[in-house]
Amino acid sequence: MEQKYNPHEIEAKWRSIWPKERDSYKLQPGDEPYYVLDMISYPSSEGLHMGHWRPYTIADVWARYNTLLGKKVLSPVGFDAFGLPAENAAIKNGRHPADYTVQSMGNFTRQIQEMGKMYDWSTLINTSSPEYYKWTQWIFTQLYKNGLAYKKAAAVWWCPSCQTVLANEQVISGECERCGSEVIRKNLSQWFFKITDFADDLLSFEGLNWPAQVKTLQTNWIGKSQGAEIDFKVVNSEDVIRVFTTRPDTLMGVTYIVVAPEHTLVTALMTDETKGKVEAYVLDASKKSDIDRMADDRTKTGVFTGSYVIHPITNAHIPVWVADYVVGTYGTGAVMAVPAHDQRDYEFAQVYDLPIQTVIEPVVGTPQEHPEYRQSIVALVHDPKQDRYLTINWGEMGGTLLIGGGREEGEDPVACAQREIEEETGYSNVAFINKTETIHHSYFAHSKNVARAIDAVGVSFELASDATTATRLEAAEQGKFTVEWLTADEADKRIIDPLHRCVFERFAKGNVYTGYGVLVNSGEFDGLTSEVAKDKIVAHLESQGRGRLTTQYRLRDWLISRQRYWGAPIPVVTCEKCGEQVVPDDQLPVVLPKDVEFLPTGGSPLERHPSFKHTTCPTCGGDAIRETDTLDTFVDSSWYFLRYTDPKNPSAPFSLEGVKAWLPVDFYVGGTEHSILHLLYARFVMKALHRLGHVPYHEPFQTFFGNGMVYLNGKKMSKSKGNIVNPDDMVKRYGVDAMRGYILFMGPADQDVEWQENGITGVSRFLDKAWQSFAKVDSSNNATSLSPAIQKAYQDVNAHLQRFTFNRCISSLMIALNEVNGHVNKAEAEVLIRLFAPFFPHFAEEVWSNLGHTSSIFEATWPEVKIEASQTASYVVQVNGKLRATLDVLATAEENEVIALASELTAVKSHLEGKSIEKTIFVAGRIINFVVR
RNA sequence: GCCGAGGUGGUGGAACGGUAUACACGAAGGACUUAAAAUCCUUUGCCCAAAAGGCUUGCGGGUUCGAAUCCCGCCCUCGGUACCA
Repeated sequence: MEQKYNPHEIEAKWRSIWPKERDSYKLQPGDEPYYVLDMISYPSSEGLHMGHWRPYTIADVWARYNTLLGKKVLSPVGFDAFGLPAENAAIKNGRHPADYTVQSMGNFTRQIQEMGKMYDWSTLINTSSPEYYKWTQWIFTQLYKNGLAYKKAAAVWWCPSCQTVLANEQVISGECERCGSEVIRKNLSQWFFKITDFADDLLSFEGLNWPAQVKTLQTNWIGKSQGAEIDFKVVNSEDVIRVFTTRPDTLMGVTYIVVAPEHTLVTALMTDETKGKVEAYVLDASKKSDIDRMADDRTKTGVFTGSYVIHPITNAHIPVWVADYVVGTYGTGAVMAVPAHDQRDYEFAQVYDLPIQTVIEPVVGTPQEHPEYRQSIVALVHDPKQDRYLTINWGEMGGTLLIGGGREEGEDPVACAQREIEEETGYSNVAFINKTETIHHSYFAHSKNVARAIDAVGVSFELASDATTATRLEAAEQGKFTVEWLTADEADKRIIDPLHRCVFERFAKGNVYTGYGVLVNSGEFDGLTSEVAKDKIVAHLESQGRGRLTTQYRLRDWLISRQRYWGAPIPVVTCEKCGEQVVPDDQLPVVLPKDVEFLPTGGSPLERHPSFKHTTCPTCGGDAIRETDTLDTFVDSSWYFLRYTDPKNPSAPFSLEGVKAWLPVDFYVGGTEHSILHLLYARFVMKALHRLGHVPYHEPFQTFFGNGMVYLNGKKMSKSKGNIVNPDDMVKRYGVDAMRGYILFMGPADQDVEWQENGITGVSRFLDKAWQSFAKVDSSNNATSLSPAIQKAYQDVNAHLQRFTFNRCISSLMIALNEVNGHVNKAEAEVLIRLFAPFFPHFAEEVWSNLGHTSSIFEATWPEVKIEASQTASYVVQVNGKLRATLDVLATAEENEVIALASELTAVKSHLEGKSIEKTIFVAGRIINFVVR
């Protein structure tokens, strides 16, 4: 059967044999369900590109691997055919979106099937079909009925090219996520989903195996910040200006108040004298685009309103200014300005010559110079290895610290840390601030004090699953470090507090001091540390009803309405008598009519379709008007993974049993560019459905694998840049398996890679050589022993699969093939080819068949190989850490024997002569290091 | 500015604190061939004629018997974010 490897023939053959539809979402008793998913894509006529191939290949490898492990794998497929991208492409091609997407889906289907993906086409869904969007609309009505969908007038982003509003998440650096046009602000009445209701829930990634980077991105996007609201009563008026601040400890340093130009009180605040100037300023600000406001030149501008407010503690009169450095949409749209301790306020004060009042003084110096502030140091950590003492300053870290793991069951971690620290240090006034439930990775990273302390002692943090934590805990358990608490006197003698060094640096750079410290010029609060002062000042205000603790988020509600045609109609009807109401379930779907003048003109196209717009009221039967906006396509894709578990169900969006069995998705693959779009929306919808009792879980994706992008000439591949590599051409030349192999071999799957055309020849040659080796297998040879090379390949491929280092899987297979040098016995071939199978499915299937098997290799099981211990051990021999020789000995050799042999090696001996051996490092089976002098 | 990821040969990239440069591409030389392609063999981090030896993971320090890896201080590249109080 010696013949040349002909990938095209083999691949076409197996694709015609493999079943396309398998109903794999239907579970049988005893099945172990495993859900592998890649992100639903919108079908474009341009076809598949590298952006599809990479995640698709990764997901397919994982699906096939898990199939071989004996799991029942669901690997579904569908198209997100609704939405702007599809509609824009249709318009460009002069077609109706419905026809255009049907054609594109046909092309896509053919191309995907040519990839040899293990998709189950019986799951096929199309978000633009009434059978699907009926349930997208149903989800809207469910959220509406529970107060999670609402319409309101707001300043929203508008894309002048796409002629529609956009969600905040869809504006990338001031440009439309789809077309790249500069967006502008408009005041419009729009529909929103109340994602802010879930802000805190979305901050927790507990139990999820997600890349830290994506978690950080989402955490920053949500932007939680804790502080206080403080009310400033306007002089000679009943009006109150409410400000938000994270620094209530600086209240005594407030020298003016700033409101945003959009603030509702601006008109009331201006006086006859200032009216002209203020109105001109506000008008000017409204004309300024956000792009201008984002420009580099940030010279602060503003104008005095003519009004004053009363300071809630001193009763002093404080001037109120309008300035556009305060944004109207965050917090309360007003700030208390503390120019002494805030960079922006300082700059503004400089421009308009406003008073600057210092109220915080940093603690400069060492603790022994300032014993009175010792309360702000919460932990002293001793690292015996380096004999150094570290402090942890709670104010810097904002999180939960578990000291030594002595937490009793159910005990609050903060309380525990406080108790332990107080017990251990004898410090009585330990100050805690920012008591958040968990430490997020970002907090952890920018607190150098804490990071240092953890490294030194392995203090356990309550972090979401994070590899570095495990390593550190391990170190602590192995007793590499101990925690030693000093008395204050002992510590004072030896400690240098890193925080204080940091303070010096800030001053050296000439910045405004924005850190924590001790209050001065603050009357009754003088001498308190920032941490303590915050609590006391807020408590004081609260007792008078002038302030309270509060939390702000950067996250805004999700704007879901679009003034475009190609989307699910928002299922709302407004009747003069009965008011606004959602369409009842039995009248869903609200069908999107086809005969619509859909070219974007700024208004909703459905508005111009009288028989759609004018309808009857579901309640009273009278005349009523339909909502003519359509839903953002991200709504369609925020629940599709649920539909796959029961894709044809006509009476429900999904079945509870299906969701219970399959969700959360075990392995989800896609580009990290969706970190704060799709991935955040999908989590929100899942949490909302969970709150309403429709699903038993609140997270959709257990493991998310974010694949990197493929670049060409240093830039993301895109048609407009003209730097596209067409996968089809590669497949035509080298075959699908070579293409898959190369996609994986290029580099780590989670990192961006630069496309190198030549690289694929290496994989192609490898397959060719492998083919020759398998073809030579002597099937009459009954030997069962497996060569060390095959054993190693088995070990390595397994290890690399666990770590998702697919590039190393391929190189391990290459190494094995080089090692066996064209000769494998039948037993070895049967193991090796199954290791090939997830990566090179067609190739493996053909070889498997040639080896005499009548059923598919994917009905076989992943091999189990017993690893035999090696007979010999190979030592590296060093002198003073420099490599001098290698030494092969029997694995059973004793330590002193090996050392004796090593010291006699000529290459070693010459470096030992005339010197005395101070120490000999011996690591069994690995290394010998002679330390000489 | 802030947050995150990264910096290793000519290139893509390997390396639980333990032989740095695996695997592959490319290049050079050779074999086969009338010739080319394909294939096979050899060489391929730098210095030195070779050997011996020395140097080398962005830069500078440190810890360690031993550092690409850990710590401290910098520089550069790429992503995210942006007057968020």
